[in-house]
Amino acid sequence: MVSIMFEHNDKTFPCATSLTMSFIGGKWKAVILMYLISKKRRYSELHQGMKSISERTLSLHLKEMERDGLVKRKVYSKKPPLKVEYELTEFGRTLIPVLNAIYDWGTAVGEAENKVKKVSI
Amino acid sequence: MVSIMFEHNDKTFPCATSLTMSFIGGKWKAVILMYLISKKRRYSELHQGMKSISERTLSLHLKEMERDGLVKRKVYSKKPPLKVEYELTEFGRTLIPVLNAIYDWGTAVGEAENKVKKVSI
DNA sequence: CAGTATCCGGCTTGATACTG
DNA sequence: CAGTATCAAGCCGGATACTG
Repeated sequence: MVSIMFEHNDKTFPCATSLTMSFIGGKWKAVILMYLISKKRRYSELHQGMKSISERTLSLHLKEMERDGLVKRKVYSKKPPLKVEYELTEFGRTLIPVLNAIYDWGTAVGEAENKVKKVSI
Repeated sequence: MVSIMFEHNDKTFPCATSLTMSFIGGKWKAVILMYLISKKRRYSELHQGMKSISERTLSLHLKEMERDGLVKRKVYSKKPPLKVEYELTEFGRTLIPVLNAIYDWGTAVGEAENKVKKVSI
């Protein structure tokens, strides 16, 4: 019998589903990618948008997704204050249908089950 | 200014995307759900299908998804050997488009980037 | 058969302070 | 501004043995 396995970053995944989850899984990656669908954004924009993410975590995820080829990092100045922008690569854009499906489902559930809560900030 | 937050299982999520990921995120949940799309399955079927999952992890995830209303557990015998089957609930079935999008993307990436490896078992 | 109990290592995330 | 360094905590997942 023959099973098909997937390899990515020296890890092995038993199916296409878990391979995808290695790209967008975890607590934050999909959220960061959602922010980048509509336009490129600066580090601080991302950080403010997702207030509850720590700088360390944001930085680590951006680097990992850059290494995975999903995100492109562009530096616009040589000396501080730096200006850096992140945007989706062409490969990263192939994830848009997946990300939209995830977002739409969450939205529908939020409305249907009264799990939405409005918080003023 | 007003932000919309989502609550689920006593946790707060800052957007629809992270709400969805709380249902299908992690290493295994989406994979288990994929197995249940086509038909109901017994515990041992699931365990064999995903060889690398531990009994403990499979058990915990099934319970959590049962509590989340995605999966239904049916017992067919009172005394050992037990027969138990798991299937998607109607609510769980609303996730199928999301799960398929995830699966399809992983499949496409596996083919496009030569990340597919065939392992005989 | 379908799990649970126990134990444990490691990965993930967070808080804070600091640097080019 | 855009991160990195450091330290710490918690959760996730795995191995194994045991139970109704």
